[in-house]
Amino acid sequence: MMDVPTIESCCAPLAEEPLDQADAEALAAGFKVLADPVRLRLLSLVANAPDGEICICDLVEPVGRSQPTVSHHLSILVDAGLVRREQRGRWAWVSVVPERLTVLRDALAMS
Amino acid sequence: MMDVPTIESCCAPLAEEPLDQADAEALAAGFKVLADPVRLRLLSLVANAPDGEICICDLVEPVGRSQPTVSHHLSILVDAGLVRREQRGRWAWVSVVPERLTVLRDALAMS
DNA sequence: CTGTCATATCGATGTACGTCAATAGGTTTG
DNA sequence: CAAACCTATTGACGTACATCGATATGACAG
Repeated sequence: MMDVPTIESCCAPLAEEPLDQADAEALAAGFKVLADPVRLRLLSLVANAPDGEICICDLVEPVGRSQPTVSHHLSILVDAGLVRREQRGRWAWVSVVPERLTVLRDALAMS
Repeated sequence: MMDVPTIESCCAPLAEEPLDQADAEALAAGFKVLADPVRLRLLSLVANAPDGEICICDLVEPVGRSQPTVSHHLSILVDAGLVRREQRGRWAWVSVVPERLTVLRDALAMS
């Protein structure tokens, strides 16, 4: 849980000190995950779920993409640690991991 | 100043309401600009410049990419409105536009 | 055990983009 | 004007990735 190419707690704010190569790559990987409209919509749908979690089966239709495509994007969100996935019988439920978003958010702080 | 495919003041925070298609695309475009390590390093170099601005000529060597590549990435940052570019005789100076970063930052706020 | 449903994986396809060498455009200095 | 310099543009190349149809996996119901 420390050797993943994901962000744990990365980087001083952009304006605080120049990013080195490694930090820049970690951050860029994080933003790349957010750099897709389908993933952003999925993320916002999950974030707005009544109980903080939502069945994947209720995500396919709202985003207007095929089921394999939605599955693919959810995998990326999960691998990035932005979303948690829990299997419950036949269905899978997902919820947001807010701390990961916060890491990216904090990196954008100016001054 | 309202029809650019860039973010002016976009989108309630992710957790506040589901993103519609248009907002999701605008946001994704913004994050795509940040989804490259070279651009992030450029941004942090500019943000850390002594007087808030820096000559492009002083950016090529630190990021370790060719001059055309640096020029290309700077264009993308400028087009996205994240960076301001001012020509001064033979040199070009760049500075950060913090408001644009703030728009992206605010979209990531969780409840 | 058979069928139905939710989800993941595979394979294929088109497009976007990061990168550089070569070159062009423009500015300053001598 | 000529030489030196900073920056942008062009063209080419390889790779990454979003997308879908087809199919596999796995769980539950009858």
